Amino acid sequence: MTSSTGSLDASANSTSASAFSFSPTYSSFTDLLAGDGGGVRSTGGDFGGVPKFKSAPPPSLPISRPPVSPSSYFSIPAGLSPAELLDSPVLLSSSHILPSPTTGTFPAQALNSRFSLANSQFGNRLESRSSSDFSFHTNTNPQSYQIPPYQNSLAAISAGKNSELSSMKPSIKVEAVAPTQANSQTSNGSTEIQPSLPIQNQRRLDDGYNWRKYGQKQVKGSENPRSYYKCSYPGCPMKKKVERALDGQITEIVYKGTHNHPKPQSTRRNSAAVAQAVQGAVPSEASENSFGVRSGMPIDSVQTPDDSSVSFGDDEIDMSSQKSNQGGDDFDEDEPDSKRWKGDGETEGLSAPGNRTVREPRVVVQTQSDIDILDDGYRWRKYGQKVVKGNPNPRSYYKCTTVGCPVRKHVERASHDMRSVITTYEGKHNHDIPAARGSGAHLLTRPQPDNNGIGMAIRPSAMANHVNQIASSNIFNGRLNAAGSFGFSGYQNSINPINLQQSARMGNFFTETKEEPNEDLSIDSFLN
DNA sequence: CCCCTTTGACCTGGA
DNA sequence: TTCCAGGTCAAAGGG
Repeated sequence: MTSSTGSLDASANSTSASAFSFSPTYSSFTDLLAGDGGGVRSTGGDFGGVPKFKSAPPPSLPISRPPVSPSSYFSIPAGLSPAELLDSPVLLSSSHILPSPTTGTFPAQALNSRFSLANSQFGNRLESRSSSDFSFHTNTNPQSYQIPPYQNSLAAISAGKNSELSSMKPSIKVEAVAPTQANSQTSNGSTEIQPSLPIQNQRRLDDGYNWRKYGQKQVKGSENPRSYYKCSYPGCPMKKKVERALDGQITEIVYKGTHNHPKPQSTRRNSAAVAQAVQGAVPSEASENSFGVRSGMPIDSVQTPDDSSVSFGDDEIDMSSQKSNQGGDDFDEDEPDSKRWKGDGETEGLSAPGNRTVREPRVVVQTQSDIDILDDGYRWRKYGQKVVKGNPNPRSYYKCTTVGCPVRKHVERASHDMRSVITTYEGKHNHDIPAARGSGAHLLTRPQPDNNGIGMAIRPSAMANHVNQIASSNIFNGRLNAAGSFGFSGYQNSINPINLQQSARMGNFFTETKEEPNEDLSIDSFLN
């Protein structure tokens, strides 16, 4: 898949890759964004445009609000597709970056113990561990930065039929090209990514997999045509939908299903192959993470789910159909009823046709270690529980206890990895985090609303409907949505743009997978 | 010849 | 039951 969840084939290589490096020129994301390059542009990859994925900028980054201009986007260099970038462990770990509400720190493990943000810019509270080897290295090549091999618990998640997480690319390498447009400083001094170049070549969504287009439709509520692709591998049920703006920008990619085969060798003229050739990267085959991405911004590509899908299957998403479920718990009538991709029973959040579903879950599966996302600072009331198909573990359902707040979330353990927890958020908190309950995270200074999420960490719950904006702050941002609507609070420590990217386009839902939460809120507390 | 895209028609499911 | 939008099929055509 080329796209969205695309893989980092290009750069990627192997799991052995070890370092995520930015060019010397870019000592930080900020620098990167503000640097000469003004952004990473794809010069020739299939995804010249910006991924729909949006991610939050590192907390300390001055980057402030996402460019409102639809034309604003960041492109990925030739040979490297956004999808690939998204495949990168770094990207996948986005959610991982969320500081533990209970500890207020970022467990290094969240990054799969591979990251260590050497650069202080990212690291407000990120605690690097001995195992962490993720770092932003100055690279002799000013135009490239690599993301080291990364593997995390997603594999466990993806293992399940429904888990649909795809593999992660061990490493990615991104080459930045000179920006066509200079970044600008916002009134608050933050860097704003200016529009660079439109995607040059999006004909193929190269994520390492081969796709066959089998249809295209003009969907109602959107002027962008939607293309339907199937994985060309014999017997592979994986599909994806891609919406492109008139200018060629990919505005949305939705994956359905799971690859039942390893990523094919780069046999074609795809960006990944090119990148590999150029960079000497070795194609990685097995991916262990994948996530579906939906973002409001155009993307060149998104991480492709390797052996996993971006979205959850019906079993995982469709709550309405199982009101009489094994769990026997009752659900509200307005319980999230995700739209599904009709067909083979796999589900995923779909774009609202505009005049339809208001609550369309946009799910992203992420793997996360150590980060406690369950105790996110908000207070929740359990209102239901049930066992969904494909996962013997019960899914709890919670509502934010704040009066009038529509946010809900459900939590469940990954079917094949009890240490992994999938949390899905729906809606946006319309209030601030309740008084601290004693956890460090709750005591974090919250960014002012007008910070637009810049420099602040993202709260999963707050991400709903705002994920896009957040994501847009990230270096991989494509077009940015209107700034300012971030509902995030706290989590200033969140630094991983990747998280945001993963959550991009999640709309009302933000799902993340993480490993067993620590401390005060154990997963059990949610599931029981 | 193979592979992929295009595109109109048909199918399916929800309202 | 009907309407409609989304999804899929499959023939045609191009590279």
